[in-house]
Amino acid sequence: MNISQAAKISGLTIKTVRYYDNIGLVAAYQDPQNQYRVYSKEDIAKLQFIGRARRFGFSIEECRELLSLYQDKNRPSREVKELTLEKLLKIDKKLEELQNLRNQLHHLSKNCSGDDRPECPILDALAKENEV
Amino acid sequence: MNISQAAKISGLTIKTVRYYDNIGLVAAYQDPQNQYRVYSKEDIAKLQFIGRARRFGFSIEECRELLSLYQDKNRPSREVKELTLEKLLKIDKKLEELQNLRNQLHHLSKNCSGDDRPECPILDALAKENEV
DNA sequence: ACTAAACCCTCCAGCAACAGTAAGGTAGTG
DNA sequence: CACTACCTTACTGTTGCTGGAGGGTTTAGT
Repeated sequence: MNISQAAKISGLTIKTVRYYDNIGLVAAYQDPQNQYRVYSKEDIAKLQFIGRARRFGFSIEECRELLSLYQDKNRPSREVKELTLEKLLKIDKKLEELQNLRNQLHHLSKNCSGDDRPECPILDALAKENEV
Repeated sequence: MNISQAAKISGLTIKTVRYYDNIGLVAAYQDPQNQYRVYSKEDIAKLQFIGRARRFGFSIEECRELLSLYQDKNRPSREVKELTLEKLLKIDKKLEELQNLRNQLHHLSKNCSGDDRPECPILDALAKENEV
């Protein structure tokens, strides 16, 4: 599979995929004849996984860690589990915070629905939140 | 309120707060005597709001848009509502995707719990997902 | 009144994670 | 055999900060 197909399926750009190869995050096999990168199914899976993680603020290095969980067979199982749980906790925190943001915006869209442009009270509400 | 207090309460770094002032996102009043920035309660509220939005991949320009929703009194209410709903949709998509990522990792942590380091099937699972 | 710590400022350099563009090689099609 | 659609490296540009130098200000202690 060439790079454009890999990019399309994984939902990343060609540039990004090439970048991930350069930094050794998802290293592609390179055809010695024409220097073209070749991607396997497993590579695509990794790219997709990374795409998801990246979209939620996990750094490249964290992605590298996450991937290594499933590749390094010599790693003790306990360590793997710990790291995974740690990331899970992080995700749960993100979920909660995102829900908060959603509620805030939702509340706003309800209160600011008229045509007369009433005062939107979000900043006041936030200011009050600070005092709590 | 000086910049270090503003940073602490809003959960941002001093550098970041200063940066937001520089680009005119949250412009602080500046004491003409000593050039110190002074932050009001409303400024803090904005900083907090931006902090949340930024943590979920909204760009600075989007944050600027969101803030302007509540400040530009001349903006027609319909336009405000549209923009808000658009952002809400984006957040909902993020929520769903984040939940997916969570499930994937959770599933993994369950299946990889022993001491014997069984094969963790996440990459296989992802590869299968591709075929769907 | 003096000094040291703990603030604040501006300005400039650098980093992460890409995106854009130039300059050029390659593969399949009429 | 030209044309189009790929691919390559290499270098520069962008966003959203972060760190550090160099220097002024405020506060707390002696």
